[in-house]
Amino acid sequence: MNIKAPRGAKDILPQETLCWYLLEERFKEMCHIYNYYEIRTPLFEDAELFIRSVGEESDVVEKEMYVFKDRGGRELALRPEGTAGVTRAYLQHGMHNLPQPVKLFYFGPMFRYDRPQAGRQRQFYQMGIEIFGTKEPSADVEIIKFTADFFLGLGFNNLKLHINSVGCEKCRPFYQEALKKYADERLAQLCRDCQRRAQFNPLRLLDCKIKNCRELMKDSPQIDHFLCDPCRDHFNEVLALLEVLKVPYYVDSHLVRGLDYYTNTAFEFFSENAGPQGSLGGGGRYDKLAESLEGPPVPGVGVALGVERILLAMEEEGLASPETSDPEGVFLATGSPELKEKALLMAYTLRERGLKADADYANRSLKAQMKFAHRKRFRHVIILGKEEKLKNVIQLRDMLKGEQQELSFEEALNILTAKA
RNA sequence: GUGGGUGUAGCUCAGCUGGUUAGAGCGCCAGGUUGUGGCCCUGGAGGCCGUGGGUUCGAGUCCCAUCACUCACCCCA
Repeated sequence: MNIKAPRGAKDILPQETLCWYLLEERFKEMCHIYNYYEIRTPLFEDAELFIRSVGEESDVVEKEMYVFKDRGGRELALRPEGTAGVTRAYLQHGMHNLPQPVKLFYFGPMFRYDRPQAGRQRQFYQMGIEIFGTKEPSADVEIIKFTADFFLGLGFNNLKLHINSVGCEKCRPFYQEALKKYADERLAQLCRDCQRRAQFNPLRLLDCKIKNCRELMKDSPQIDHFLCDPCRDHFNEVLALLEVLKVPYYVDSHLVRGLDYYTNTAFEFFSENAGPQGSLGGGGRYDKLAESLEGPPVPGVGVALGVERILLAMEEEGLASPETSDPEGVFLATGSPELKEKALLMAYTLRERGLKADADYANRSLKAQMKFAHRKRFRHVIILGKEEKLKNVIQLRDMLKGEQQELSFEEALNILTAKA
């Protein structure tokens, strides 16, 4: 076959889905405990939504977004992230008229046209939570605490929480200006990318990975000297609450986030083992997002977690216990083809009782059926042959113990349902 | 978008400096007395040697292109 899964898109095979369940269930359970409700928004949206929220000049929109026209000529885009769509839905359905705050969670695929590598695909999954309608630092902290607990629950104990404040639309421009000025004075010594960053996105100067640039930027202006009073107070309160809750953090004045809508708090959880990027998830506050979508001013804060990266890191750290399931269920094997019908009826009866059951569909030899049952990890096999048919009994074989007894089907049914 | 590595059976790989019908292990299927799995043995199926060009009497093996995978960069989860 020549057709393969498209570049950057992966099949999640049956052997892997178990690990996915683990994550999903843990996440959803925590959402329930924290009183978040699930929202499912479309995988594609009006392209304008992302341009306005994520930012026209952000890389995500500029070069990574899947945009296309549908047959009606509408400009659509596959969602590159979750917050924009959730915010759109919040506004569209007038959730600002509900008791505030509104707490939502989502889980699903996102799409970015990027070059695949470890921990990065074109279709990838994110799960995230959002709190709309409150500016309180305690909301920021709840998001962070949730995330920290989520990771702890999975067994991670060496993640690093980096946190920073990127200011607001009032104070950030001053800082960007200062940064740009600082960089301009050293422009010749900076790498090509940084020279470009100095022009278009000074905040990005802070997280260049090249040593020389880092050295040069080490003594660059710090954001905390530029924060306006409300932003500073907010940030300090977030940090104070984190201490109360004993969530370890590291103030990283070089942490910036790629999406333009962030204000105030920005944070990210890092692992050594999440691939070269290291980030398992990140988030922050976005108090101007609703307004940029022409909605009422609705503050918000949230986090997005990268499912593949978390699984990758779990694997690296030996936390993704593949946990081969114990043998379970009943396989119906027959001694001759004319008994198939009876075996199928028995299988359906077992299923009605809630037991896992299956039968042979290939008219194979008894030996082959036994082998199949073994390979497929069935705990029991019911063997129905001509002799059994005459006596109106079956053989119930325990594949684990290698023991087998002759019983009526009813008796076997009772034993099996009692065990399950 | 930029740079490095790789591309041979379902999977993991071998195939030396180009030379006859392309191999192994695992897996799959079937047998190995009488209706019964696991161990062992035997047999079988399965390969446009990523794709397209080129060099050559002859290419899995050399060259070019292309696609895909992979690693890193930009950027992000």
